[in-house]
Amino acid sequence: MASGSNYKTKQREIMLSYLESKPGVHITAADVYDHFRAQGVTIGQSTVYRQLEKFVDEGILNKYILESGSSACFEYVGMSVHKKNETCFHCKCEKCGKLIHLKCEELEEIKNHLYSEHKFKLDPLRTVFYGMCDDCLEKKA
Amino acid sequence: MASGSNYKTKQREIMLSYLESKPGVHITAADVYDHFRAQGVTIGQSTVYRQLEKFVDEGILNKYILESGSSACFEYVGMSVHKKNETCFHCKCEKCGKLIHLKCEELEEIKNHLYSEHKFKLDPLRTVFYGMCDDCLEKKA
DNA sequence: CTAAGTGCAAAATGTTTGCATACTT
DNA sequence: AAGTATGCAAACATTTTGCACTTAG
Repeated sequence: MASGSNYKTKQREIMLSYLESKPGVHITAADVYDHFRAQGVTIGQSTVYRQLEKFVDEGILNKYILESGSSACFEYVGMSVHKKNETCFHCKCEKCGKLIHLKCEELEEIKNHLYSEHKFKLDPLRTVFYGMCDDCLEKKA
Repeated sequence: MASGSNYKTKQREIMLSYLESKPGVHITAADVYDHFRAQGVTIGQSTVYRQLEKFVDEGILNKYILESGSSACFEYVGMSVHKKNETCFHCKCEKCGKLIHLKCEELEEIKNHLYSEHKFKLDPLRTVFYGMCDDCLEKKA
């Protein structure tokens, strides 16, 4: 997971505290960049992208690809919403785009099943379940 | 699902038969374009993209976004590998990139559970399970 | 001092769009 | 004839890269 050493640069630190302040929120590279530029803080796009990837490697952030063409989303994992040993799943509605966080026994079982029967170690934090949500199902009917 | 009418154009037909000939294979827009250009068949990129999206709307293809930045993958569903009523799931290894097709009871149950308990209608064909495969787990150990 | 990180601008990707032309129905 | 699809090139959006400069350890 974590690769080489990390220098505690100003950019890394401010990005980290910004991300830590948003547990459970999905943030794009552009969000981070714009946030600091709006405050007059000088930070390069490349720095944002590079640090975000580092955080992902270190397990501090999770990265989600929700749509092709549009930006990747990052979410702070740390010690907050998705605590180390809690399995939280994401369900995304393909109609309205809403993202739902779910935590339940059955999903935990699937994870165990995939591991014991198919030798596939599921990484629930990186997995997005696509489908249609409550509201959109009703509207459709 | 299916939207307006579709004209049986030459491009649509050749794309369709190419895709039909590759059940269970993940194909990108570039694959399609290159395939025909290599044969000297004139087809525009925009035509490829537009027809692929149409096929998705019509339920003939499924679209997967496996990595940010890289191309979306399309897979023929029709009446082949993923038959209408069979639920097949995709597991992608984050290490080696391998894609595994799984079909099992437990996954079917999850689908039912998400619907009955969380009112979320899972679309398994669009969902990709991320994690680590057999081989990569062994190598790691 | 050295390795790592930064910012900028440019390049690379993947996808979409505008538009005149051509084809289906 | 009317509506839809095509091909091209240009436009877009997101992400990556080359490079000279700065900074952390």
